[in-house]
Amino acid sequence: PAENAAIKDGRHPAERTAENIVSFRAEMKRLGYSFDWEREIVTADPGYYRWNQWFFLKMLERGIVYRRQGKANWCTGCNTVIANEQVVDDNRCERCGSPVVEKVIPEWAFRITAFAQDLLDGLDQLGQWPERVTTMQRNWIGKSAGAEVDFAVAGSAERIKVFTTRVDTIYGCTYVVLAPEHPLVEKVTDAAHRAEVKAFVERMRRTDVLERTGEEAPKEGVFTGAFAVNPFDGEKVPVWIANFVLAEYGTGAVMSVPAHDQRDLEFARKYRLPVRVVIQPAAGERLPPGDALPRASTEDGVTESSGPFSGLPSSKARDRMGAFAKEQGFGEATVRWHLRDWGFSRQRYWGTPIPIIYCPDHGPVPVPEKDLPVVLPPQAIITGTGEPPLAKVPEFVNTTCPRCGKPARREVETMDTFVDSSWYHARYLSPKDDQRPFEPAMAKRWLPIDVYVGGPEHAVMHLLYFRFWHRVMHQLGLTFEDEPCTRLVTQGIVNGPDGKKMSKRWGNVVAPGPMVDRLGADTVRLFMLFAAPPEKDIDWSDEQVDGLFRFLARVWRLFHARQDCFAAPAAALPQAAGAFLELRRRTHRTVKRVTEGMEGDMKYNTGIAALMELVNALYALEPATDADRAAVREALSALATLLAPFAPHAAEELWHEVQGEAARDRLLADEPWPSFDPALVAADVVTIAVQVNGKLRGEVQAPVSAGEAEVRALAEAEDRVRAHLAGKTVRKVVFVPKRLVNFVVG
RNA sequence: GGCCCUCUGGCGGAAUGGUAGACGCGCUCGACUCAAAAUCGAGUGGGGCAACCCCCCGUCCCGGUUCGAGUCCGGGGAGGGCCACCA
Repeated sequence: PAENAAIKDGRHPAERTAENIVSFRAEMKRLGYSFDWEREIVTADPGYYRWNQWFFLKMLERGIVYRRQGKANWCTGCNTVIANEQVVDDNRCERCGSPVVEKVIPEWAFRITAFAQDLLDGLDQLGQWPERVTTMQRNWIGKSAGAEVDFAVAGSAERIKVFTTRVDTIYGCTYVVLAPEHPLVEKVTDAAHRAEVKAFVERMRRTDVLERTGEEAPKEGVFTGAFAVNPFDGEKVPVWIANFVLAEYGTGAVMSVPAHDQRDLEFARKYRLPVRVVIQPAAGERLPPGDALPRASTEDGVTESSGPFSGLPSSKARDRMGAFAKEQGFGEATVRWHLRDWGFSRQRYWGTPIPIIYCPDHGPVPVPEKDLPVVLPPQAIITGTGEPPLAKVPEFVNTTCPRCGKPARREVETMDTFVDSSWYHARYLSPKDDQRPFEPAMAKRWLPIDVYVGGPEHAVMHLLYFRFWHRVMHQLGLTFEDEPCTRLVTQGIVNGPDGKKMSKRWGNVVAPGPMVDRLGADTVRLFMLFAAPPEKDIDWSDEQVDGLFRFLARVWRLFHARQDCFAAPAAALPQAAGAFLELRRRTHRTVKRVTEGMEGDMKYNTGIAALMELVNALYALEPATDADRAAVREALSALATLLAPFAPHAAEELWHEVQGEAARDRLLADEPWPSFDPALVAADVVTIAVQVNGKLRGEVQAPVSAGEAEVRALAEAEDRVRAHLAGKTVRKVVFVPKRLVNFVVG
């Protein structure tokens, strides 16, 4: 984004980034966020990104970083790689409107797939992550167990290797389909079909992948003239090419079983290919014959017409057939992953330079560790077209080979920003360390992260990279566990006044600044926390905000109206009676509610509601005796402290009011969070409801005096009910402490 | 198409399986004021009733478990998210 903005308004990204940092920092400080600013880090700073480079070198040594041929969106007008988001309708460039094509370019990649099983297994430990996030990760990693089977091409030495998760249906295979890009396409096509196949492949090559494989795209294909031999029964089936088969998944070749796969069925109907049922439901009605099948039956069931494997449950058939294929040497059970390696080089300026030097004699040579950081040169010309910006900075590009000293060129591509965010959590441990990324001793003490709060949009990409990187750091001996964080909280999305997600992209961001000017930081904080629980999406609206301002004003007036209570003797506290004993109970319950809301589920909204209730209760009371005033003082004092996390500025002042001189410093230093007395928190009455034959017939209450076990009062009340019911048969009693006891009387 | 989430007053939202709608917004009425703002007080799910006593109905719909369901289970609907011709 910084680079795109730079292209748009001609300013250097460094300048804008620095400005943004200043304004964000100021805004956060104004809102009173209690960050440890000593540990602030800037990922655009060489002091930080040199460690990106260091990690790159370490991973290169271990084979985790490698060079590969990758695919990218290439704008034919700008002559550069552009992002998916910049490709607009009709496959054109957002900026210049020229057609965008797919181009194969060399790129650097992290071998994250080597960690696939590990990343999958690790999810089981993450009991305190939202389940939907772990599910998304699981799906993204996408392990699918299946089998590879070789189909010989009739009259040729070639073999088509197909991947299937349903080898149990192989006797229902009536044709084989190759992806248009499959290397065997040319070899197997016979002379009679050559022209047609070539035209089809050409057309597919020109069509955008999304369009070709999109939901509405009709299934289409051509026959190659070739036949493949099903190794299980020796049947010859035609070989087709079709748009819906993806070269990058599996083996790029599919055995089609139209009776048991919907795509295959649609294709078979269109091209009049046979449909053969080989799996019958384990229970219920038998399937009609293939020609009459209304839709593909994709459930597991029992095999039939499957040679020696007939009559087996699907799962058993898969096991036996996989084993048989292996034994006979024409296949085996395999595992496929949806997860791809992470291509991380970008043809961009504003990123971490990749520490590689290209030598005419030695090829790509890593920059020696002692020469780090490779500093991003400030004098770049960023146009968003043509070569990567760094290629146009000769002072940067021209260097010498670290191995032979001959003239050589630096890598001009930079790293994905996801690299920066993959390990920043660890950098906070020792943000100024210039000997290593961070101190392992600190990692031992602080990691893993206790609570990580972030947006749900990070559920797959960032959080997967983050988990991957943490494992790498573990391998490097820098950290001591695989998982970077124990508990994850995904906060809700804030929608702007127009209903769209609030973001810079839509220009609908409501800056807190003006609201803070008008109503103060405390009101704004309370407003945001009171709106909804943190994980819930909210539609921004100013309507509630006045209520929170009013609440603070109400608290303020309350403290001034009750100044006479500030000096009340604490010794009088236990004598509180009547309404003021009630007040004490309410105070202690409030402490409990707010405390538990803070510690547990981050239920700040109900915590604030509890404080409002306490304030409302205080307004209704007029203290007359010392005991009364002591109870009020206790409430005010708790109120001031409990308010601190929500409205720190107000809390500071209020605490000073109640506790006198120097209290402010104490609050800021180590004034303990108020504790509550369980006896006062307990119910003051217990209620027993008497229900006779399903009808509520009345209820009995028993008072609980302070300190008395609730259960005892409950038991007394129960006795009274039993006495009342004497002579009747009690059929069933459900005893529920705390709430109600219902009797069913027959 | 797959996976997942959500559904409670006019609105944001409360409710360890136990009096649904806490708290706040909005609205109505009243007090204060020449008047307004601010503030304070009362009311505010729907229906019945002379009655703010009381009665009935109410947490998207249908069914189940339970003495008791907004909450648990099964099925359906609507809205949203992520992935998507993954073989």
